[in-house]
Order: sequence, then structure tokens, then C-alpha cells
Amino acid sequence: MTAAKKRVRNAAATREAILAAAKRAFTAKGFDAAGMRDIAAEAGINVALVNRYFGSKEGLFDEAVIPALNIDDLMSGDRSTFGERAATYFATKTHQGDDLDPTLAFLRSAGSAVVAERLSDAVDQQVIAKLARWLGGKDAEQRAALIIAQLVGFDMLRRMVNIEALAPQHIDAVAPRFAKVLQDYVDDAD
Amino acid sequence: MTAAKKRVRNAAATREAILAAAKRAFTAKGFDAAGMRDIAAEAGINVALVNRYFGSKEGLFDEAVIPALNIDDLMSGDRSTFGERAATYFATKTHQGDDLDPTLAFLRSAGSAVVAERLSDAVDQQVIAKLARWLGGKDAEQRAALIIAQLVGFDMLRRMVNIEALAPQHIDAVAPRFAKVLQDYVDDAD
DNA sequence: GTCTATATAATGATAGAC
DNA sequence: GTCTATCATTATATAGAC
Repeated sequence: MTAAKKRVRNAAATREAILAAAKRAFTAKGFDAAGMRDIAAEAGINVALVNRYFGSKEGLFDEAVIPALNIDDLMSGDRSTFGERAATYFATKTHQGDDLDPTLAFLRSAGSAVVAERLSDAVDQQVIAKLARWLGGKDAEQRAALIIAQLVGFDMLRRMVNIEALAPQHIDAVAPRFAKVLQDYVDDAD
Repeated sequence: MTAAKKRVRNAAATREAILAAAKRAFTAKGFDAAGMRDIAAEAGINVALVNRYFGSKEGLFDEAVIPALNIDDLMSGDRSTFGERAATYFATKTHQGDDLDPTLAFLRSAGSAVVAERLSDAVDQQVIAKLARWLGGKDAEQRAALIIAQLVGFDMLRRMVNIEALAPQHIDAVAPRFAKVLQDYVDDAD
């Protein structure tokens, strides 16, 4: 057993514990609603340590959420199957409670004035610009932006608004329709 | 001139002033970030009056924002031109600072636990179910949900994330692409 | 490295005078 | 109908003891 009041000194472990708790909190409640006290309590440490390790709540968000805003996994396969892969992924993904879900964290934090700009920059540079380069062809930026708009809107309605028609049990009807639209944008490169 | 400290007693005018200020605040900052004091100050009245007239911040949101969550205007025309009308509307709309913008208010408030459920109910019943009935045909609920997902995601990226490729000056390239996708969902009724 | 205690500033809501 | 004054709560952040 460890000491009751003071933790064993372990900078790396403490840092990771805070980071993990922050990912859960930002995913579940968004930036504004997630509280430093809650994050510290769930990490099993004192509030003061969060600021010591990450400077501020914003600094914590920068490390916990911002780097994860990307769709690199979807760009690792072939362009001809992007629509199908993206549609299946977004139509079936479920949030594991102890993990960061970047899309949910983004959707729940997008209304916050504090992190709005960093979220914008991340989506613009790490998601859309990167996807545009991967797509190539004419109007790549616009096609990439429209693709991401579809994905973001779909996830918003499916998991935040809880629209029943988009639930996983209807994937057989939804996924093909959704995949086709996405793939049309990919293929519309002249 | 009216009295300096006390307003002329006018329940209807006071109520409207609060409502107008609330619409601006909820549009600009979302439910959580909008403050009762700010709303009261902008309406030129005392904070206590807000609670007197609307019971609570939630009650104010219920009157100021919830009923406006609909796309009735887009459903007043012909089904064959829905895609074009919706694409043009969403690709060019700009928020007039002294008005409610329902989509922005929704996007900026969606992360709030307090109003999440009422927003879900409103989008589900007032927007998607209504659009589904108007669309008709097979899988109407799913097609309606996918259409709204496109519109919501598009507005999110265009006006909240500020993606340059979706700005009004590129409407000539964006709108036709966007319109086609929307219309495909409308026409896919068998 | 970790904690306690506190500074400072907001918040939504309400009781009661006028 | 409108206001003042205040309650009770919460928030992030920090100084300093151990």
C-alpha cells in the first residue's frame, strides 16, 4: 500500500493520469463544462498539480485533445474505398468511456470561445488541408471541406442529437447512401 | 423623458426587450456562456426581471431559441428545387448581429448538458420528422436525417470553424456540388 | 512532487423594499 | 413592475508549507 495522503512521487505517472482523466472529461462534457477539480479527482491527484504540469486548463486541452484531431487512419487505405471506410467507421463508432473521442470532444467544445480558435486551426490544418492534399485534383480544398462537413454533421446528429434513424441498427440502409456521397466527392477530381 | 432609475411599467415591452437580448446572446455565445447579467444589461433592465418573466435561464432559452429551430421556409417551395434552395441559403447566409440565428444558437449550445435534451427533441421533431413527412417515399426519416446532417455540418465548418474554402466568395464552386448531394437525397424516394 | 489554503471572480437565483 | 442586496455555489489559478 502507498501512503494515504501523499502519492508516491512519480512525475511521469501523474502526468499520464491527469492526461487520461482530461481526455475522458473533455470527451464527455466539452471544454467549458469539464472542471479542473473533477479531472484532478478522477486522476486521483490534487487540483494544483494540473496547473503545475500543464500550466492551465487550455494547456491541458492542447495536449489532450488537439493532436488527436485528425483522420489519418481513414487516409491510410486506397482512395477508391474512402467513402465506404469513412461511412462504416462513422456509422458504427461507439465511444469507449475511458478513451478520448476526438469528434465528440470537438463537437462538445466547439461552442467555447476559449478554445474555438485552436479547434478551428486544428481542423483546418490537421484535417482538411491534409485530406485535400491526399485527395488531389481540382477544388481539393472544397471537396475536402465538404467531406469533413458531412462527417461532422453526421456524428453530431447521430451521437449528440441521438437521431434514431442514424443508429447502428439501421446501418444497412444508411451506410451505403452515406458512402456514395462521400465517394462522389473523392472521385469528383476530373 | 422617463424616470432615471425606474423604467416605465410596461410588461409587454420589457418581455420583448429581454427576449430580443436573449436571442442575440444565445446566438453569439451559446446557452452556457451567455450570462443572465449580460442579457439583462443589454435589454436595459434588471437581472431579477428575467427570472420574473421567464422563470429561469432554461425557460428563457425555451422561448427564445427552441421554437425557431425549423426549416419551414425551405419546405415551402417545390421538392424538385430543394437542394438548390437549401445550398444557396446555407452557403450565403450571414448573421445579422441583432437577430436570432437558430443554427448558430444550436451549434454553440449543443455541448451544454442543460439544454442538450430539449435541443435534441426540437431537432428530431420540428426539423427531421417534419422534413421526412414532406419528403415522403422510402426511408424518409433516414434521408431527412442525412440532409440535416449535411446542412448542420456545412454550417459548422463554414461559420464556426471558418473554413476559407466554404466562404461566400467560393459559392460558385461550392453551391452546385452541395445542391446536387442534397437533391439526390430528396429524389432517392423510389 | 504533492498538498492545504486561499485569492479572485464569476455564476443563477431569490427575498423583500418601493 | 422594477429594483437593491445578497445568498449559495462554482470556477480557475496560485502562494507557500511539507
